[in-house]
Amino acid sequence: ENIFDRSRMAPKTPIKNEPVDLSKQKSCTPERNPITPVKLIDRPQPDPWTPTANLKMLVSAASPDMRDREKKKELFRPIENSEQSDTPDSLQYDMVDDCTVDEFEKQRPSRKQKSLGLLCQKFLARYPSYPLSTEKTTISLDEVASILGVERRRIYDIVNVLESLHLVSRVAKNQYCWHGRHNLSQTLKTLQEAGELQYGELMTFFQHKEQDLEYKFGERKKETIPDSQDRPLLDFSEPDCTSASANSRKDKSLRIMSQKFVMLFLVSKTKIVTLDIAAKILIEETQDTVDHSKFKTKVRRLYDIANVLTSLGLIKKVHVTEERGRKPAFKWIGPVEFPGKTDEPRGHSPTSDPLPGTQRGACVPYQICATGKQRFTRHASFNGAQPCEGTRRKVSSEPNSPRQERQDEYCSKMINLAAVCRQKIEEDKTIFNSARKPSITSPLSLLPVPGDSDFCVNPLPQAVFPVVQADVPNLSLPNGVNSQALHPCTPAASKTENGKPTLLPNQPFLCFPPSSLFMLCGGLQENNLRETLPTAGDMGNRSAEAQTTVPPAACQKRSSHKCASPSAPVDDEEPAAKKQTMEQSDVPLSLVVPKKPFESPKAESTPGSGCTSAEHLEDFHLDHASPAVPEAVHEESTKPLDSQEQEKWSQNKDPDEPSPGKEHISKENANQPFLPQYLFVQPTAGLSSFNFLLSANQAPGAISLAASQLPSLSVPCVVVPSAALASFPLVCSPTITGPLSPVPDGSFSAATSVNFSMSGLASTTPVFIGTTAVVTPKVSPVPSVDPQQPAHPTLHLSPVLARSCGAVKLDSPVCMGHPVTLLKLQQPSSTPLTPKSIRPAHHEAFFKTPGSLGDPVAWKKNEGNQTRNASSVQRRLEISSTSPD
DNA sequence: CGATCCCGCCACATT
DNA sequence: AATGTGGCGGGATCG
Repeated sequence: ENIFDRSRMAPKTPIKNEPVDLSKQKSCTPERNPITPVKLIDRPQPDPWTPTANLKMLVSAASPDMRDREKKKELFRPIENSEQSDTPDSLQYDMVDDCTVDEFEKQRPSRKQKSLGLLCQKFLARYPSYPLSTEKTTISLDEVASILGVERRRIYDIVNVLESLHLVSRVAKNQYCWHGRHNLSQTLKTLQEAGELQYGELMTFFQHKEQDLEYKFGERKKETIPDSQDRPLLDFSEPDCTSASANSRKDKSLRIMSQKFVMLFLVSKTKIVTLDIAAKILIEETQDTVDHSKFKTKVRRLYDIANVLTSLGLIKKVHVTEERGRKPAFKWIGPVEFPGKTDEPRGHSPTSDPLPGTQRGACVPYQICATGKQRFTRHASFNGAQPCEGTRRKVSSEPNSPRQERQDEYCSKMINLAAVCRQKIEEDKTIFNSARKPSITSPLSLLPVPGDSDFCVNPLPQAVFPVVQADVPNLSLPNGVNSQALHPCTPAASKTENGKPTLLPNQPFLCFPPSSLFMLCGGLQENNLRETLPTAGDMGNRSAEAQTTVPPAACQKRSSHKCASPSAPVDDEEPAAKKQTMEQSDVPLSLVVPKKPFESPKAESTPGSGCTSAEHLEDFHLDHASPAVPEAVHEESTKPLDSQEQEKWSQNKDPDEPSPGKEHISKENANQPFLPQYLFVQPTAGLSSFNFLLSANQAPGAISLAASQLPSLSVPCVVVPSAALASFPLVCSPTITGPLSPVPDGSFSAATSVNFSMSGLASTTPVFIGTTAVVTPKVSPVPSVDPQQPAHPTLHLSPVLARSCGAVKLDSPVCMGHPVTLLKLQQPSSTPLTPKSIRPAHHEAFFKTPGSLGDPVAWKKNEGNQTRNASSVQRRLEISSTSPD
């Protein structure tokens, strides 16, 4: 209250304090009057003064009392004067209105006045943004808390976030050192790099940054310390200050969350991150489902963090309107480029270094082979990844088991990510519109898991798709995978948007080593799509690769049409250029995808251009709403060629999609939904070991369209964590012809899923995904155009994939291979447990904190129940720290 | 009614 | 044991 009063006194600041303003303010003025504190102290009634106390008082007190007090306060106010001139709205009101008690009452308590954001501003106002190096500013939590008139607990909330950005560091109990923003850029850079590496692709896709981060952390620690404990927090350790070591214990989830949250922004193309997505990402746990409560808690925490970041002027609240409605989101308004940085990717940058070492081999760095997407961030990440590998290797050697665990985690994470991705995708669609360039892009990417050499993608020569189980693995893997795969991929990827990644070209399929995880993202590159179709050329590659069968046709179309539907034809023509463009756009994947794309607009607008999507997309954003119809129309128009096929696809849609097979419906769905829907098969599902996501949406032609449009969204992902699983190799054939066949949606999906599961069972059996679309037997009909190769028969998945791909947009060629990421997991026990069963074990490991490792119990503490639930974050942390394996 | 998010209990960590 | 930290989520307020 005092504060308020003061403010009131003050004068003036306009009432509202929006965060933005605040931020500005804060930086400027350092502290206000020092005096205040004293006064505070002096204050006659300590109790009352405390916010809480006051509130209570107010509440309890009858109105009369209240009034009196208020009056008093007023008196005080002037005296005290707040440090900050700004006053909260209410204050002003009070000023004006004062008179009425009631008003006062109301106002005072106003929640807004007590908001963490406001408090943070006040806090920040006390210290110079860029303190002289010479001066060391120490912050006493108690003092600040009393000065600001809040409980200490609140100060912790602020300080923890600031600490995550290295604006302050803890020097001792109750003592923090103020560093100011001198290192902010460095910190952000570090976070960005870390984010890219880790999330990198994923992120791009969807952001699953978090995982990566953790890993990173872990890695670092490992390097330095064996894991354990330390927490890494760090992260980043930034140079500066602080101690880095300091961290102690727990990871402070708030700090980590804060960092991760920031990373998401930095990695995001659009710089916009919706709360729900962030929350999902942050929730390790798996799955989506997971607790709803947990999700809520995460969101709450994110609000806390967001308020502080807002006060720092790094983000601002925005709303993304999606189909569903508008979602709360935050946009990064802080620095985007950091001096120097950028560099490359490879990681090697400082940041990278740290990362690499550690954990999972970093797990992650997933390398991507992906295709198109590659370009984006990935490049960097890519590179980075490799490096990481090196480091990883080291690590890997050691700890397999641990790794395994990690892998497991990864799996779970992947799953989560997948879920997140889906959502994101969806969101993206809706969301911004922003889809801008970036979004489009992402075709698929692969992330190989680091582990060791893991995955490789090799191109199989052909297509053989045989699903041969046993055989397959051999084949594909053989190559050397990583290096080869990766490298090639990259280039390839880059080249083609379409991409297919390297793999494709030669190889129709990608083989994954057993136990690997994959994420496939279908990029939707327009190009690809287009390419695919018509051009055979570009697309051709893929298709060719695949040998696919498939050329052309339908699949491509679909994809194309989505993206470019309008332009589709054109696309063909243009392919290269566009592709390039696409690529660019791609690059930036952002978490948030703009979904928008929708459709139609583009079509028209871009006549030839086709996909141009990015741009167009932006324009359209909105559209969700409108979209459907128009889109449909467009599509049709555009489609014509494909349309039939497409339609088929649409029909096929995945089960996920509700829609029955109708084209229209599907389309519609597609539109909005573009989202890539994925089919997620968790291990738990019973599938033996696979988890994967397929984009359902895509499948349908309609969808595909949409997908195409939305580049980003479209990407289908397939995750196969199998860490547990041990061995499933996957092969993807880029081309998918299959879709063509008019399989019922449900059927498809079902089939697909089934297939997978089957494969899973086989554990050993490799799965192939052929670029070329494989037609599923079921599908067989593929009447369509392509002759496709039947190769796939074996793999069911392929069909699915194919669809997705197709849907996705053919870019997919990419889909097939490129996009896919592999993560290797080594699993010690290859036992094929059910996924679920498996997980648990792993999880434990993961979760366990270093210290606790031994005891699972620890986790339990609070709630046995939760155990799982227990903050995933923590787990992550633990994991990272532990790394260890 | 959903979005925000304050408040403070309480567990865990540190002293 | 006292005190510092900070996870967490009930439930109030906002819009």
